[in-house]
Amino acid sequence: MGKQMTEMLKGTLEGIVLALLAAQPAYGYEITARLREQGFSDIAEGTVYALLVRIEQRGLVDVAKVPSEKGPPRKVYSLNASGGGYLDEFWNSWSFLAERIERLHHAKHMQEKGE
Amino acid sequence: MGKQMTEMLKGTLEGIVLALLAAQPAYGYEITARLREQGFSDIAEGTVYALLVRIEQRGLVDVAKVPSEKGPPRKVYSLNASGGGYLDEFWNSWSFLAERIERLHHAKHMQEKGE
DNA sequence: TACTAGTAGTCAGCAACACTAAGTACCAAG
DNA sequence: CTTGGTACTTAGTGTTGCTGACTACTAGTA
Repeated sequence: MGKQMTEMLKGTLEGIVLALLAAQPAYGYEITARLREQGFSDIAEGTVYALLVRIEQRGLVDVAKVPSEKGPPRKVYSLNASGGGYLDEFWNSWSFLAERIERLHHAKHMQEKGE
Repeated sequence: MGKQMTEMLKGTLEGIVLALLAAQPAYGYEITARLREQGFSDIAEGTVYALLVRIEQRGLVDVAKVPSEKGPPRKVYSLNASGGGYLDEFWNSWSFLAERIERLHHAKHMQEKGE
């Protein structure tokens, strides 16, 4: 993964994972797999687990231990009310930032076309 | 500024500043002012200066010292060829990330409408 | 049996980045 | 001569994602 992407993921990866959990509860290994499916092919497993620990400690998610047929028990995370509120804030911040950056991106296209 | 925004800016602020410089050379104080105009009201001055030092050390910008009528001389930064290439990479990374996040955002709206 | 691979999670240490807070330097107005 | 605006610098902090190594359990295979 490019270094730029690594830096860009700081702050956004958390929102991405919370959004995934909002759609459906999941455990760490599963989340990593889903991220890979969605194109985030090089996100390190360790990164996801560390992130899950953080959001759990902040009380944004509830955790349930569920035995697995294969390997150690799974920790299934689900977004709770507090996490929902936090996710809303994330979308606000994201919209704000994305809007301004897209404006710059658009300006670039204008420039390239010589306007 | 919210903590989420602070984290989200990691990696993107650099691209934002490079994009500003691509449009027009500028010096630190000026860049900070422009960022504030564009809605990034709480970006710390120190942050911008530190960022400028970094991109200068990486050779992404050229620097010219220009005397100011008011205060110490200005360091005017302008994007060079290397910086232009780096900015292109930034837009690629941004587009990739924004596309995937918007997909999640959209999914959320669908959910809220009960579809 | 021993080895490999897939599943599932943990931990220690690192690099990069934005922020804070304090400081330097220069000028003009009061 | 002190205040306020301009312009930049520097030291230290916290958060984050990455790397690499590790534990633990199961199933298949040589």
